[in-house]
Order: sequence, then structure tokens, then C-alpha cells
Amino acid sequence: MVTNGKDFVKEVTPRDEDFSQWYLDLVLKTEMMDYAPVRGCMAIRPYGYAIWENIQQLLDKRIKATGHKNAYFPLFIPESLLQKEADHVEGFAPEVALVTHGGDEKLTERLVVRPTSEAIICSMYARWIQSYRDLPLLINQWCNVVRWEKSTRPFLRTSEFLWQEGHTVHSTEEEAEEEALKMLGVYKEFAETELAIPVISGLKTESEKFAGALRTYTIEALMADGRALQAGTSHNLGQHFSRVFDIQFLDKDKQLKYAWQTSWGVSSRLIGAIIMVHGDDRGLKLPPRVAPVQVVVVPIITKKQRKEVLERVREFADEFSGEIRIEVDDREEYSAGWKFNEWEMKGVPLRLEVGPRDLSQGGVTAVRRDTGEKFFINEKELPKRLPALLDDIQSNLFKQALEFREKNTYSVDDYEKFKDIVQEKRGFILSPWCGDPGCEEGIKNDTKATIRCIPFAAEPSEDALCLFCGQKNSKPVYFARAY
RNA sequence: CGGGGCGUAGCGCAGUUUGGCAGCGCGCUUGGUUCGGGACCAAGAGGCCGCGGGUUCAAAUCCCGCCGCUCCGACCA
Repeated sequence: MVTNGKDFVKEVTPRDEDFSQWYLDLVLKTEMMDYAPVRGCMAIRPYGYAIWENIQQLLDKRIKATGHKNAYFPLFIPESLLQKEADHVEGFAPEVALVTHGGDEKLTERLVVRPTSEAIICSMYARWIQSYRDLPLLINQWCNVVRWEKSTRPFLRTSEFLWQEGHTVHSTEEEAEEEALKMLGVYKEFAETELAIPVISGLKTESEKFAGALRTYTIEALMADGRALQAGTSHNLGQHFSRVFDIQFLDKDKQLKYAWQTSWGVSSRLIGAIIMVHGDDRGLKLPPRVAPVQVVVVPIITKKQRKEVLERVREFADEFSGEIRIEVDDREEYSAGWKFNEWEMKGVPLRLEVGPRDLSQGGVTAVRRDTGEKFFINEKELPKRLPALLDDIQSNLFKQALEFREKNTYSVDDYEKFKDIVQEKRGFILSPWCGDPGCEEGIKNDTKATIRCIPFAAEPSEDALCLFCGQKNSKPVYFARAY
């Protein structure tokens, strides 16, 4: 940590000085997480977990609204099941945790701690599906998964993380494709509406797609340091898994057919995205829709009016606690100024100050976390103003993030210029690519930038020359340095 | 997995070079005075110096091994 003299938040390294350190300072000081005694693992503390609960609640609603039901599958997967799909095992083998013993007894077959649940779920689906009447099968699960990662970062990449994974089965290829795209759309709408994070969506390249998928779709967000973060993926699995797990159904035409599948997921990584998209030198800036505390009330306690002020803020909280996540910080061992900084660091969208002056004027002093704006609100207007202000903060955060992304998205067809931007400014770079994995690889080796996605609208054009090889009829795709 | 940095009280650090009582600031506890942007006074509590070996009369300090965090790379949906 670096002490930054005159600034308000002493605990946090300035963002532009050292982005990584700023991020680490924040997740620790705001008590979102703490390191656990297992390498790469963390405890998610109540303040961080509350954000996850809000994400779960808001996304779960959407998953159910699109016809999916929740279920739960085992943490352990027999090793032989994981090994059935060739690409899948190749993709995950290096990072699976294995259970070899039960007590002192060696297991006859080793168990994999799920890195994702395709294998175990497909093995169950094979038993549940016989007829086209059993389809579509639309199931989601909220769970933890384990991937033994080489390098980890709180929330962004940890050995164990929380997520939801949807696993659906369909009778036709078209229907599976439609499902994969539909859920990508749900993710995009969710990220933008609830997390105030603008995302670009599109198709992953062959080298970046999910191990075992036919196609992978993705939403990608831009962090404040100009690096991209994959925020959610949706896979069209084709018949890859149904063939090896033998998920067959008798169709209307009396033919026995292999089913078509999808899977899709977002993880607790989204919490990292919220931090890195919205945060500033003072700390977090949480979008009201997912903020554990939307409004904090800080009483200004004075010797003379201590009782009146405390009574007022307490009834005040009761008044709004039904519709707003409101918290009264009436701890008397901390000064008002200390609390201001503390709650700003924790990213609470709106602060209300109630002191003798406010009481005499019949209202409260409000301060927005997003703009720092300070203003008086008359008591009578509060029921209307508070929800309206939270909505306004929510949309303003989205607007700021969108402006930042637009400012940091470049359209470039010259490789030298491309290299300069990757080096100096980062951000998204829309550049033509011929589709050859060799060119993708070459650009990655030169610049560390990867193709984040091929946007849906991308059309090849005659005069678009591949950034790397110069071939005509290339498509504009998004490049970035990524987390 | 390769290279660098770090690990001493809850947090930030000094002490390690040259072995000899484990310290400072913040925080914490208690009492009191305060409170509109990190208040003040007084009295206190708090340590397997990351872990395990070794050298030594004596190790936070020297040697060996390991673990963890972190940065850069490799790897990675």
C-alpha cells in the first residue's frame, strides 16, 4: 500500500499508479474477501457475498423466466466420465483436482472435482431422455467449481469459484443454436441493466472456444485499465456430448437421434468486473441494483442534539427499509468524517447525512457516490427522490462505462498502429482478420492481444485486409489484452 | 511451471548488512471529552519474527528445504 497524502482514502493505492495493487487493496479493505489457507482460494466475506446474492437473485429470475429450472448435480465426477469427450478432457485435464482416497482407503476409480459439469450432467441426461417429448430439457445449477489454476487473482481467477451453469438439450440443431444465442442475450441484458457494464457480444474463435463445444459465444467487457474481461459464455455443444454420453431420443419420424445441447455460465468473476469497471481512487462504486447497501445514513451527532438526531435516523431507516437496502451507521465511536470515507470506499451509491442543521431545515443532506454531488432533500420528497436517485445513479454508471468503452475502442487496419495502441492505450481494437488461426496466433505472439470475439454484424469486405497476412475479404473482429 | 519482489502485533513498516532485551505509527480495549470530510486526552492489551531443519553459548538476523502472497512470462473458456 502507498500512502497518498492529501487524498481521502488512505488505505487504497491510487488506481493509475498501480491498477493491480489498487484492485487488491480494494477487495481486502472493503472486506469483500480474504485469502484462505489454500493456495488460490479465498473466503468471500459478507460484503462481497451480498453482491453475489444480488447477482444470483436478479439472474436467477431471468433464467427461470426463460423456462429453465434449477437442479443440483454432484461435486465429484468419475474420472472415466470426464475422459469421454476428447477435446473436453484435453482442455480440462491440466487443471482438475483429483480425489484419490476415501479416508485411508484408495478409491477404485479416481474422482475429479468438477471443473464444469457437462460430463456428470450428460451422464444423467442419457437416463432421463428417451423421446422428443422429453425435450427440450432446460436445467440450470448454481454451484462451485474447481480449476487448479497456475496464477490466481481474487474473484477474477481463483482455484474454486461460484457460478451458474445452464445445460440444455434440444431435438434440433436450430433449437440449440437459438437457445445458446438467447442465453447470451440474457447475459448481455443482465450485465448492462443490473451491473451497469456495457458488453460486446459475439463468437469466440476456434482457439478460444470451450473445450468440447461446436461454437462458443461470449460477452466481453472493458476494464478501466483497458484490458478486456470475458464476462460470460454460452456454448452450442452440437452433438459432441450426446454422442459420447449416448443421449438419444426417438423423434416424431420414428428415428432414433442424438440430441443437440447447449451450456452457458457466468461466475463470481462478475464481482471483479464490477470493481474494475466502476471503481475509482476512493474505492468501489457499486451499481445500486446489486449494492448490498444502497443508502447509508450517517447521523451527525452533537452533544446538544444527540438524542433527536439518533431518533430521527432510526425511524427514518424503518420507513424505507421495505423498498430500499438502507443502513444506519449510528456507531458513536467513529466520527462522521471517518464514516464518509469508509462508506465511499465500500461503494455505497447514496449517502444521507442527518444533523442538527438538516433537522431544523426539515430534510437531509444527500451525497452521490458516482458524481460526488452534495445537495439537500426535503423530507417530504424522500419517498420519491430516493428510488429516483438510485435509478439515476444506476444509469449514470452505465453511461460513464459506455463512454469509457467507446473512447477506448479503436478501428485500425494498420498493424504498426495496432501494436502502438495495444502497447500504449490498450482498449478494444476492431481490426480485420482473415480467419486463419495462424494469424491469430501470430498477433498474439507479437502483441499479447487476443481476439475477444467476432461480432455478429461482422461481414467480410473486399478491401478489408487481414492485419497479419494482408489477405482480402477479411472480417473486423475485436482484439484486446485480456484478463 | 520459469524469472523478480515480499512474508516481523489486525494494517503499514523499521530492525536482518555486522547474531546479543522484538520496536514504531495506525488500529484495538477501558474511561472521559468530541462529532457537517479519516477528532483528542489518559491508561492498557496484543508476537511460534510464514513453516521445518541446521550452524551457534545465543538466530527475526547466518545456511538448507518448503509454503504463501505478488509482479512479469508460460498456461488457461
